[in-house]
Amino acid sequence: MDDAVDAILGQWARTRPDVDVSPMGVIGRVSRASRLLERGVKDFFAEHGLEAWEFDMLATLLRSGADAMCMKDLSSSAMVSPGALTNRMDHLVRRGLVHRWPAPHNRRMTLVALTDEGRRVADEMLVRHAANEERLLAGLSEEERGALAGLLRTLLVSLGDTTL
Amino acid sequence: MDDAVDAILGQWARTRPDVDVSPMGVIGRVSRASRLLERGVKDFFAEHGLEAWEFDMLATLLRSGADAMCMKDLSSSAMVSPGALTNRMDHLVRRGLVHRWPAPHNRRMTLVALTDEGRRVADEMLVRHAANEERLLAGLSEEERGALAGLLRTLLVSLGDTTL
DNA sequence: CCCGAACATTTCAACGTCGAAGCTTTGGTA
DNA sequence: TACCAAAGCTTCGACGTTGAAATGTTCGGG
Repeated sequence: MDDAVDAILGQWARTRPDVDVSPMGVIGRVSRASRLLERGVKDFFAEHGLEAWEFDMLATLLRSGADAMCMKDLSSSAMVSPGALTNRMDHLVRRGLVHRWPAPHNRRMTLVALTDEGRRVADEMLVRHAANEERLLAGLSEEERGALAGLLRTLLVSLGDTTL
Repeated sequence: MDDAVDAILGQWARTRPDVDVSPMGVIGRVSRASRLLERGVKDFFAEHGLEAWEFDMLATLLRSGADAMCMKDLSSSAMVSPGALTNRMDHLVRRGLVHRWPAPHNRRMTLVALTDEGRRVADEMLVRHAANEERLLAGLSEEERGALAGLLRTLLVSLGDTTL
């Protein structure tokens, strides 16, 4: 069965048979898969009255295991620019899901933590979110998922996505 | 060697050992790989005075093989909303890379085609772009690339990304 | 003890996207 | 012929992001 990327590669083969576009077979598919999966995740959260980025923030706080995080650590851990993070936290504070206050020992920093409500939502949605991602991967067997994760890990490491 | 996703999975294993978050090992990596590759592509085009989306549009026109395309077909072929496409074409017309005119036989439609300059830029950058993507995948062997593309195709087809 | 560099965060303007609404054209139908 | 729904494109407003400048804080060297 062909996918949409096969169609694109076929177009290139017809119009520019002299150019080797085989890398697009990999990069194009990574890009499209990311897009489709993201849509699947976003739609799922929308059904539960949550934005995907809202859960991202709650999950980042939850998985850190710490009682609170400063904005800078949150920013890098969630891969969000500092300016965007301020907006997002403003929003989550208004929704009552996180609590924000100046760090007592270093007034440069702002600390952020989940409220009881925020923790409840994060806990509950984590389980459902995992089930939804399971559903999105239903087309792959257990072995295939392992192989895919392994290949992507190799690629990511070669691109420098490590946690040194 | 661990990547950034292994670190995240490790955090979940410590804070919520009861939840099976293994699907994140796949989806998280697809997402991060897409992000890093996109960055690599964007930086490359920036070095050549081009936005990645500008090349996207030129390449879509080039690979179609047709003399011209209507906005609707361009919109779906390039995965860009109609509103955004109007903006992008305004921009490319100003840059002299594409030509736009009303369809003679059906005045609802607008046709778009590469100018000579646009075709020259697209041709030249296509070859360089392919070489850059080759470089981005340098961490994978030929066999690994094939396996990765195959697994992603399976996933994409299961998500409905076909061209029926 | 004071000054300047580095740091953490916020603010702000520019930009691009999406979805909806609006406009014009087309083709079918009575 | 007159109408009306659908198609194709553009315009518009709301929204979120980025990067840079601004604000306030801390720390080390002179």
